[in-house]
Amino acid sequence: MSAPETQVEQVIARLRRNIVSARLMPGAKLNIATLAQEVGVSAGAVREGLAALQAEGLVQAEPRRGFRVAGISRSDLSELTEARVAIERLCLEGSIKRGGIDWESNCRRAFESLSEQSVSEAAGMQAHERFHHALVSACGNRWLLKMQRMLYAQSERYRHLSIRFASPSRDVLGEHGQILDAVLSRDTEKATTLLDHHLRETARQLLQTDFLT
Amino acid sequence: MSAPETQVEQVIARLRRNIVSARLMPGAKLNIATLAQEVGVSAGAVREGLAALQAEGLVQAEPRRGFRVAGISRSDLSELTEARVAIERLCLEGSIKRGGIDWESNCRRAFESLSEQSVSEAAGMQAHERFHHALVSACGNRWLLKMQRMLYAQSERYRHLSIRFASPSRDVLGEHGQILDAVLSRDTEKATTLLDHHLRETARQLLQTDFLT
DNA sequence: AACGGACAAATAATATATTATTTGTTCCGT
DNA sequence: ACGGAACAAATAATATATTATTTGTCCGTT
Repeated sequence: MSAPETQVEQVIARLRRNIVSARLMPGAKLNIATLAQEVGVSAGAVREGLAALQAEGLVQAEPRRGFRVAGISRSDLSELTEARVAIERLCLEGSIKRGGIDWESNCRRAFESLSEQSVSEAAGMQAHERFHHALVSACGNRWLLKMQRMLYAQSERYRHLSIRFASPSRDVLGEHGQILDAVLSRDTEKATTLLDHHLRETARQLLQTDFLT
Repeated sequence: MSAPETQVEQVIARLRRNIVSARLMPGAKLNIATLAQEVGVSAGAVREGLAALQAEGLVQAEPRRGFRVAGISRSDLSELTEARVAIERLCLEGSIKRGGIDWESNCRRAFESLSEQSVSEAAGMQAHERFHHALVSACGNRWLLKMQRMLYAQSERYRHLSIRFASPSRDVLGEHGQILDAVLSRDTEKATTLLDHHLRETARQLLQTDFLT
């Protein structure tokens, strides 16, 4: 009743967190024995988790050579961004069409906790994810949502990597607020345009930094 | 140099094949020990494979209760189809824009082997996948392609399931041919419209059958 | 000194053993 | 006869042990 969380899920959650937050750098070797000891589980559980993360695209396996954190590149970021723009636009359109009063208030609350984000690093990251997920969550298509989540995680990784080099020069909170306003007034065209711009602009800034070889 | 295929990859490939081809029915229990014995590998390898397939959405894990083949439903098929229409349209647009002469001939050859499909069941399935993949393969976005593959596998599962109840009453080969013609004449609008119709029509027919509860 | 091969250490991959949880069955009480 | 506790069998989950491959280092040869 309390914690039905299996060991593998722990491994996956922890590794995903560490990869997305860029505590584990791209290309870093993922030593199975070390990870097992760190998390306090068996090697088998770690391998199982790594296999799942590989399917998500956060980890790469080189046969007989073990696992590494997935690499990054400019072209990957570009493709990722365009894919995310496409998917998230679809989701947002669907959400605006189908979302009810509960969805609206959910978006509102998510934005509020985003406004008070400076509390802690981890909380801010969580609030950001919550907001973006709230926006699209009412689209009614589980497959699109699954992909949205995957792409979001990938994007976040790039964003966290860049934070180590330069903070955003834009009014990101303002952009989020604009999107929320458009969403709440059910202006699909405006909302999707703003979201597209938000995603592309973030990527554009990252592409300008030089943390990518 | 010859076969660097690891055991886990074998497990994944085999299980995916059996699930997609509907030899393993939705909801079927996946006994780890049995599978391990069948494939001739250790239980660990099987668990690792199952974890990967879970991330792909072909397998569901119930903590402490093992694994099952992912379930199906009318709503899932609908959502799946709409997601696939959206993604595959994007990919096709990109392919038509970027694809070169090599891509064209690749599509042509894939269609030819599709025409001679009646050879064997397995060969026909492979040809079908090859054709659909050839169409979108030049889109230049690895993320979209990754998703296209995922959704294609899911769709195929529904299609194979339905084959046990009724064969398609349409001229499917003709539809494929029309798509190819539109693609080769670089008529993006026509090609995407035909592809959308092709995917939706297939789903519509499946929804009419009663293999879905 | 540079290259190459052989040995040794590390570690990924696999197999087996152990433990814990679930599920099915039997048997008792009402 | 029905319901439920108690036991037993099955099996998922985990831990440990073994094997095979890779990687790094040292030494000998040219």
